[in-house]
Amino acid sequence: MDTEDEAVDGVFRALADTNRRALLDTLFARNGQTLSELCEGRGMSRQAVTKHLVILENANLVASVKRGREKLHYLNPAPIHEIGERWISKYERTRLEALFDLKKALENDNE
Amino acid sequence: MDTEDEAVDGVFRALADTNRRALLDTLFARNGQTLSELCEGRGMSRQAVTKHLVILENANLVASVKRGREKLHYLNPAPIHEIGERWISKYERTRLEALFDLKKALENDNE
DNA sequence: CTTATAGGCAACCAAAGGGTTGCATGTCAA
DNA sequence: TTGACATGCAACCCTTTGGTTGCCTATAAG
Repeated sequence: MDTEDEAVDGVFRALADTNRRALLDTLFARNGQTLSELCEGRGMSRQAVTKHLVILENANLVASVKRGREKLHYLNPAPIHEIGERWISKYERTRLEALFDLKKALENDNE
Repeated sequence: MDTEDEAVDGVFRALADTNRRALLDTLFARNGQTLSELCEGRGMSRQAVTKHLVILENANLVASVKRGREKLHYLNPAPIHEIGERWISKYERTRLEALFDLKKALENDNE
């Protein structure tokens, strides 16, 4: 499906940045953190972190709820699971055959 | 390890582009294709495809060998496997708990 | 009520990304 | 050897991205 592909694309793009993966790691370590908490120790402005979180939210990797004046962020592991199921596992199936092709090609190169 | 993290970063970045994932798919369908073959049907110049392949090669997702005047490209599924093993599976472990947190947070939001 | 705290919004900027075109090189085939 | 084919290299261009700063709004606390 087309929308599904776009979703996959969004997830891959979101995961392409080290800082964003670090943010996911932080939420993985402790879920439900506020924006201020998520800013701690990262060498960048609050607005930069906000932008990253927006991208993560658009990719559905993070959901947020407001509690009073603060915003709590929750990890959503579902898209990561999807990527593993629908994308990575595909390459897993023929993994050894591909490695065999590769090895053979590199050997012939040495002739 | 630091170099390992950089490798992971390179793989994620390489996978972030739809065209590059499509190239991997094409090699998945038939391994060992030439540059010209890999250009077919993609709506872009040969040089554009070359650039994408360079990125994939730098990320170790593709290896190439020269045969005469042509260059054969082989899929290397190892980095994809690594991502699955070392990164995705981590989030897999606490997946249901995270989803539970998420659900609870969203419920409280409706109060 | 006043002030400090948590966060939102918009403008701006430099660098990276994805693409193009033009030309050069190396190899196969006639 | 000459021409066609497969690829390499470099300059250039526009858009996206990741970051900044400044200011505005809303809630909590004194």
